[in-house]
Amino acid sequence: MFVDLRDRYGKTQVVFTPDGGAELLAEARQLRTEFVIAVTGKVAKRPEGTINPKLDTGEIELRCRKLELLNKSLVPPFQPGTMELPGEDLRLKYRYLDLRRPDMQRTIVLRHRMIKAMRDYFDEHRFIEVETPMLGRSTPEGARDYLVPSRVHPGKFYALPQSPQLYKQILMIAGYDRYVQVARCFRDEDLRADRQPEFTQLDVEMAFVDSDDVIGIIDGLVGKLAKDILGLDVKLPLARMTYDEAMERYGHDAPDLRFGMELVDVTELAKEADFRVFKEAAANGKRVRGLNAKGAAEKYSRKGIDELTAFVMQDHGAGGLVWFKVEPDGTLASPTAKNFQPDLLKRIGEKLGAAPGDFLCFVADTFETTCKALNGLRKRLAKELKLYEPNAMHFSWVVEFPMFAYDEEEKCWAAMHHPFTAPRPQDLAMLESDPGKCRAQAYDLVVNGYEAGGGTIRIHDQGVQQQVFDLLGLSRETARDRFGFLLDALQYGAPPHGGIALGIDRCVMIFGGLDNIRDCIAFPKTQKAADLMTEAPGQVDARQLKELSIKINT
RNA sequence: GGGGGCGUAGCUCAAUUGGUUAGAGUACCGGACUGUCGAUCCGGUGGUUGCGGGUUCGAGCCCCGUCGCCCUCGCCA
Repeated sequence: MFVDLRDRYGKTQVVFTPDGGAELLAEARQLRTEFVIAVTGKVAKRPEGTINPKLDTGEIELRCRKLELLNKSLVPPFQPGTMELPGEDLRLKYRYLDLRRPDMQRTIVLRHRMIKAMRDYFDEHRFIEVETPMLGRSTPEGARDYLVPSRVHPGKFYALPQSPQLYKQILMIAGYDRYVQVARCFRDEDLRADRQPEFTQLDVEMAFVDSDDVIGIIDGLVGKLAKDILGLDVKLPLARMTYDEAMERYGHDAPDLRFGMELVDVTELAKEADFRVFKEAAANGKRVRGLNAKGAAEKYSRKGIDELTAFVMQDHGAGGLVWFKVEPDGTLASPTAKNFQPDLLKRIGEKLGAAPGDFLCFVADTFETTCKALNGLRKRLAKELKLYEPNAMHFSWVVEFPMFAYDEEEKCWAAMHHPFTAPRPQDLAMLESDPGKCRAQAYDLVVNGYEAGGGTIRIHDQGVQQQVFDLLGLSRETARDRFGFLLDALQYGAPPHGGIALGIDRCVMIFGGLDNIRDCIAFPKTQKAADLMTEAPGQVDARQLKELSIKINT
């Protein structure tokens, strides 16, 4: 009789033979799946012809002399070794069973190794890890806070940190010139496949540095992680691209550079078009942009193109999708083609490098909408057309983000990053004259189309800080009320400083080749921020609420 | 808050236009076999078709509501 004995390190076959005694064999027959046992015996080479080359331990077996049942198990709702992965809700409810699966074990170990490598790297570079509070003060900017009621201050609340941003700046002012923390952060916003309400950042801050210093340190980290974890040699320094260039060439501030298929602007040509959609867009200050899916013409039927059209319209707000298939003779063909002068079509095709068999897509709309729609289209087409290797990795930087984005609803400027972000020195003058053109000392690390991290150089000058607050419509009183402690601290000898935060969960997800952040977190939450195992959030006693001076309205 | 997908045995799934007693694989239980390792063979247990209404002679299937999970837009400085 045979038993597969599994632990964290693998599986070994245990053999019970009749010559071990009838009693032992009878005991072994009582064993069931997931029982916990201790076995004493001799490890031996398997007899001729019973070696299983498919298993790491396929050449040996443990001949049992003594069996101890340490604990029984209920019949599990799914087997950790199952081929058919159960539904995710079931996996989350029985997370302890799910975590026994080799895939999950690999990811959890990968996560450990990555965090260990990060800590080692920063330790080697003289960074020190400092813990910052979880119970802090709510700052209404940015994401929604998770609030914690105070018992001793009725009606007042702590907020869980969205990030340790302010604390790490204070640490710079306090003279700890190289800080790092593996920090838990909380944001009460709607979730996505790559977002959790509570997540982990590698938080970094340095004093006496500029953008290049911070980027340089992270370059080194990326090189180490790629080498140690994936065995990859990444060429350093990592390539950099400005925000404007990223938006122009890819329509997104975190472009996936594992493949090309760049966006091409044809607004100038569109001005000449008889086709009204193009002509009017170009005339009204909008943009006409497109992309060329090389050789994809035959892969998209009329129905497939209808789906793409619905995709850019419904999901990304485009007015429509104009497309052409390039015929063997090089002409652009589609139902809309008849609205164009043939000569113009030819020039449009040339601009996109069209060759027979190519599939061209265009969107005419505002710059923002063409970005959204074509970025969405680019990613979707790349996936469907398999334009990149599944295990390809691409790291790069996007730099020089705008300082501000105009909020149309609120009719005011909003900080693109956070209100402590320093403008580029050469843009200082534009803070007053043309805030929209002002560029920040900001940098995002982009990996395979994900924003893996982002950071900035901070404002350490009281006057500049005030200018930014003014621009954001933050009154002196409000600013004082919210970040008075930081403003005070900045006046006690604050060094120039800046830093970055990397999303550890996302990094593990990308390095692990996963498409979902929950799979690299031991105990993740669902899209509605619930924990299916503990059933959090849950109700609390009336007594607890009373102590907190809280009444529930429902 | 909006759009989409899914929900049927413990698990993974099937069930023709709405039509007989809702099936299969697997798991589980019992037996046979005993060098097996995704064992095999024989037999068996197992269903509030997520929940609540409605339409119909008749609903797993259609309609309304609701709950849950996933993807996505908004949102996430």
